[in-house]
Amino acid sequence: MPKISDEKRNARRAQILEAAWVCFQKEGLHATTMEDIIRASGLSAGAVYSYFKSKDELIIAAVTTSLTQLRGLLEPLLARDPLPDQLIHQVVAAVGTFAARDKYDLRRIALLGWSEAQRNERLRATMREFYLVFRKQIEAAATRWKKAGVLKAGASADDVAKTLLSLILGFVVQSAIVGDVDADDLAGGLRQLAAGRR
Amino acid sequence: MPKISDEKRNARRAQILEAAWVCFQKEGLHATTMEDIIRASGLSAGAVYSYFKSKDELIIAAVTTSLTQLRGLLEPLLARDPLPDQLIHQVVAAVGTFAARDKYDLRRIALLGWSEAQRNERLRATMREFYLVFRKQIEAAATRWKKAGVLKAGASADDVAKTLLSLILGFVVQSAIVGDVDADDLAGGLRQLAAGRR
Amino acid sequence: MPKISDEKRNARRAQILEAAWVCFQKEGLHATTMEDIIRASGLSAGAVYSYFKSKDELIIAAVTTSLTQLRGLLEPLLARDPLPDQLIHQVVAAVGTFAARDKYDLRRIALLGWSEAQRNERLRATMREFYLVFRKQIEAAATRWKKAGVLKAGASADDVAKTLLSLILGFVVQSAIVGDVDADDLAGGLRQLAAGRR
Amino acid sequence: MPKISDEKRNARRAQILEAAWVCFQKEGLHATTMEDIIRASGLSAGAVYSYFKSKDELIIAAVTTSLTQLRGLLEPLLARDPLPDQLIHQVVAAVGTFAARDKYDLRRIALLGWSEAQRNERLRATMREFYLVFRKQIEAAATRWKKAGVLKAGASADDVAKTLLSLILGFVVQSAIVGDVDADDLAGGLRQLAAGRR
DNA sequence: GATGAATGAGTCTTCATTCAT
DNA sequence: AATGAATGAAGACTCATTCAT
Repeated sequence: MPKISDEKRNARRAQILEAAWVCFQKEGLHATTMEDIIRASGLSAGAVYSYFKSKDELIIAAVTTSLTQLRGLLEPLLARDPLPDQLIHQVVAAVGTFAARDKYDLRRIALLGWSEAQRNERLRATMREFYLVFRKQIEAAATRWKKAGVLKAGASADDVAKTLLSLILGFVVQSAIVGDVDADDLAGGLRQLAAGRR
Repeated sequence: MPKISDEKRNARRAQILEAAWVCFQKEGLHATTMEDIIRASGLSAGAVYSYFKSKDELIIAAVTTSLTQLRGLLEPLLARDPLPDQLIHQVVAAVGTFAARDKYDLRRIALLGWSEAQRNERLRATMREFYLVFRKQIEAAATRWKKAGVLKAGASADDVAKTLLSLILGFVVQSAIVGDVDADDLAGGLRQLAAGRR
Repeated sequence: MPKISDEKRNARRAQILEAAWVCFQKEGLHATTMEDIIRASGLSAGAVYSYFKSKDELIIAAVTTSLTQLRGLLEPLLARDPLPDQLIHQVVAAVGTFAARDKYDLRRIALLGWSEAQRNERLRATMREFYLVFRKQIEAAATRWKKAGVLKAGASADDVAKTLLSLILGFVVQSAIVGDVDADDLAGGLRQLAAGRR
Repeated sequence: MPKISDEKRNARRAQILEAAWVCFQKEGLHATTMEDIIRASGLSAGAVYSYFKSKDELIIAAVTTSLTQLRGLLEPLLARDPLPDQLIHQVVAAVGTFAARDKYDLRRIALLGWSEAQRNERLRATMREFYLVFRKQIEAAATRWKKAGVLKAGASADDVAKTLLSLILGFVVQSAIVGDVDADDLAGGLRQLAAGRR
C-alpha cells in the first residue's frame, strides 16, 4: 500500500483512541487488554502498534485527548463572563452532558486518569498543567468579579479559584460514585451558602 | 497445631492490610502484585491467602478499612456543630493531616478507590453507602444552620450538603493532582464567595 | 511446598540447563524458544523462570557451564606435561569425545557461544577470560618445553601458546563444519611440519 | 514500467547485501530484523523482497558472497607458492586486513556463519564445499613442499593441510574472542615449533 | 496451621511477509 | 515496478492462586 494521507492517518488514530476509551471505561485502564482494544478498533495488533508504540503511550494519548476535548468545552463558558454560581452551573452541566453519551463519559475518564496519574509521572505533569491553566482562568474571572463588585475588594482571587475548582472536581467524583447530583443542585447550594448571613 | 487467638488473627489481618496499602499507594491497585504485598507483610503466600481469599477481597477490605478510618476522623468534627466554612476547614485539614504521613495518604487511597469502584460493583456499593451517609450528616448540619439562621429558611439542606461534599471531594483531587491547596484556601474562598453582595 | 533443599535446587537448575542445551544444539540459541526449553525440561514456565530470570540469563548460564566443564576436561591434560603434539592430540581427542555424545557436543556449543559473544558483552568477557587463562597455561607448558630443550631457548612461549590455541580452536570449527578431522590428523600434521628441514 | 537493466539489478542486490552485512555484524543474524536491513538499504520492503524472497535467502546470499570474496583474497596467495609459515602469515594478514574495515569484518561474519550453519543445511553444505576446496589447495601446496624437500617425503599432505587450515580458522576465533593475536605471532609460533629438536 | 515452589493461562509486543494501490 | 501499511502468528515473560510437604 502506498503512503497514506495525513487525514487518513489521523482518522485511524482517532479510531483507535475511541476504541481504547470504550474499553477503558468498561474495564478500567489496567484491566483492559491490548487485545480488547485491538478487537474494538477493528484493526490488527500490528496496525495498532504502528500508531501507538505501547499500551502506556495509548493511555497517555487517550487521557490527553480527553483533556483537550474538555478544554474545548470549558473555554467558551469562561469567555461568557458568568457569575460564580452561573459558572458552576454551566461547567457542571457541560460535563454532565458529555457524561450522558454512553461511549464517552468524561467523569469516568477523569477518575481513571487521576488514579493513573499517581504512578505515571508524565501523565501527572500533563494533568497538573491542564488544571493549573484552568484554575488560572477561573482566577481571572474572580478578578473580574472583584472589579464588578461581585466579590469584596479584598477577596483572594486565588482562593476563590481553588474553591470553585474543588467544587467542579468534586462534582465529578460525587456524580460518578454517589450519583444524584446535578448542575442545579450545586449552583443552588452555592447560592444558598452565599445568601446566608454571616 | 493449636488455634490462633482472635486477637492474633486481627493483628495479622491489620498487618497484611497495612502492607497492602503501602504497596497500593506506591504502585496503584493493579500494578501491585500479590507477591509485593506478601513480601511487604513479612508473611508467606499461604498465610496471606488464609486471611484474604483473593486479591480482590484484599482490595475491598483495604478500601473499606480506609473508609472506616475516615469515618472515625470525620464524625467528631460534625458533632462539634461547626459553621459551613469551619466544617470545610476542619475536614480538609483532617484529610490533609492524614496525607502528611508517608505510609498512609488518604487522598491517594481515595483516588485509587474511586477508579476501582468503576468496575467493581461491590466496592462501588460500599463507597456509595459511605458517602451517602456522610452527605446525610452534612445535611443534618445544614438543617441546624437553617434553624440557627446561618442559612435562609427556604434553603435546601440537601443542595447545601451536596455542595459541601463536592468541595471536600474536590479538595482531595485538587490537592493530589495539582497541589498547592490547603484548608485555609478553601475555607477562605468559601467565605469570600459568601461575603460578596449578590 | 516447604523450602526445597539446596541439593534439589541445584538438580533442578542442572535439569533446566541440560534441557536448554539439547534445544540450543538442535535449533541454535535464538531459534530455540523458551517454550521449547520449558517443554524439554518437563517443568512449567513459571518454574523455569524462577531459576533463570530471562532467556539471556539462561544462555549465559548454559555457555558458562559448558566452559566450566571444558576446563575440567583440559586441566588434567596440561598437568601431565605433554609434548606439543601430544598436547594437541589429547586436547583434540578430549573435545572429540565430548562431541560424540548426542546430547552434548562441545563443538556445537562453542560455535553458538562464539557467535552470541559478538553481541553479548557479558558473555564475551566470560569467554575471553576463559580462553586467556587456558592460553596462559599453554604458555607455561611452552616455558617448560624451552627448559627441557624441546623448544629453542630463544623461542617465544607466548607465540607458541597462541599458535597451539589456534590449532585447537580451529579444530573445533573444522570438525563441525567440514568434518573428517581427528586428533591423529592434527598431531601428525604438526609433527610433520616440525620434522621438515628448514 | 520499463524493465530494469541487469546492471542496475546487480547493483541493487549488492546494495542490499551490503546493508544486510552491516546489520548482521552489529546485531547478529537473528537479532537483525528485515526492517533493519530495509532501512539500512534505503529501499522499500517490497523492493528488498523482490530481490531476496526471504530472510533466509538473504542470509545465505550474504554468507555465500563473503565466502566468494574470501576466495578472491586467498587464491592469489596460494598461487605464489609460499612456505608453510609464509602461507599462514599471508592468509592471516589478509583476513586481518579485511577485519580492520569497520563495515566488513570477515572474522565476525565467519563466526555468525558457522553458528548458523549448524541449523541450516543449505548453508552448511555451501560452507563445507568452500573449506574443502581451500583445504585441497593447501594440500596441493603441501605436495609441492614435499617435492621441494620442505617436508619429508613420507609426510601426509592431507594431514598438513588439515593442520594449517585449523591454524587459520583458529586464528579467526582467537582474534575475535580473545584478541591480541596477529600474523607474526602465528607464523613465528609455527616456526618455533618446527625449529625445536625432536 | 504454615510454607513457598510450582502452575499455566494470559499479557504485551515483535516482525517476516504480503498485497492493495 | 515500487511502495509501505497492514497482518497475525508467535515469542518472552508475569502473576494470582494452589497444594504437597
